[in-house]
Amino acid sequence: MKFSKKSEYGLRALLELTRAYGSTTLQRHDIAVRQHIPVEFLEQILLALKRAGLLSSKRGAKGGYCLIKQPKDISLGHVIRILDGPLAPIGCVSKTAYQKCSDCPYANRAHCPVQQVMGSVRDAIADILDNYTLADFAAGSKHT
Amino acid sequence: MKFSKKSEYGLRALLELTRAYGSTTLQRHDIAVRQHIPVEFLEQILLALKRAGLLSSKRGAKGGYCLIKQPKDISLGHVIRILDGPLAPIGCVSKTAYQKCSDCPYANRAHCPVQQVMGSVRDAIADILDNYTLADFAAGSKHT
DNA sequence: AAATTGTTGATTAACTCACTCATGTTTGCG
DNA sequence: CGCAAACATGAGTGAGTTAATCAACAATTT
Repeated sequence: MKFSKKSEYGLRALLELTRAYGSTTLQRHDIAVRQHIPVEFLEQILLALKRAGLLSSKRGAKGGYCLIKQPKDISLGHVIRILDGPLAPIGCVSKTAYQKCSDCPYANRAHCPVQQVMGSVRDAIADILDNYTLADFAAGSKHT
Repeated sequence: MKFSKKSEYGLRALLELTRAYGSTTLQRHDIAVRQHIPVEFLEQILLALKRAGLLSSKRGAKGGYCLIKQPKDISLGHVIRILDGPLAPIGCVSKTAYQKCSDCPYANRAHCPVQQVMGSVRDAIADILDNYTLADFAAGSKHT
């Protein structure tokens, strides 16, 4: 029941980019040094976030990465789903990537006790992460 | 961010044992058939639960496993920690198995934004799973 | 042109997951 | 007793994932 390093690094990288938002672009090298992330691994992460439409990048000597959406419009849940896949603790309760469990002995899914608990765990996690934005994150707390 | 099959199978096995609680013992074979779990793998799980003090077993022709605590005194959180390790999504916010994160750039842990969010995620998960007992589980819902 | 950066894809070593196998030990029953 | 049924334990295995690493290339600035 863990998030991957990928997610963790991704969030920390976005933290730096949120701080720089509106003023400068950041190069992968700088982000890597400030957050102690291996540069080459960081690159994969930044590219994934770019493909997902969160970042833009500029090549060349004065290049770098920057956010293309406002920090208050990006939730941590969204970021983690990009880098780590669905939040749900088991496939059969995921709302964004449902997968039926092959070996469940319950014909009616709604009656499966495992699903009932895991569903509420999923909701609790999603409630927090989908309502926590990069702006909250950089501020160090959630203010509603 | 998933629970392992081990936890899932473990919970399903305990569901059967909860139903049988007070009346009979169950053999691994029966549990395996009813819940569609590979027998040999199930055995590892049952032994882990036995070592943790949740089950007792009896050998021989009329043997089997049974719960040695009341279903209402066993929480799902406890079971999952036995089979899957800590609930916390990253090591540095675990209360039962804290592990300092080596590469965190924040000297003061309390100021790390990652820790703040992950801490609240951990609490939300633990809140649900530590207050949900096998009795609730077998009943199919939580009644406070 | 040279240096600095981003882009892409392939490859990797280590590890975990979900089993499976082999082998043993204990127990109950005829 | 003898033997089958059941529990006990440890080692092994194939597939997949994680966390990087490497190599080669393309674009941009000085």
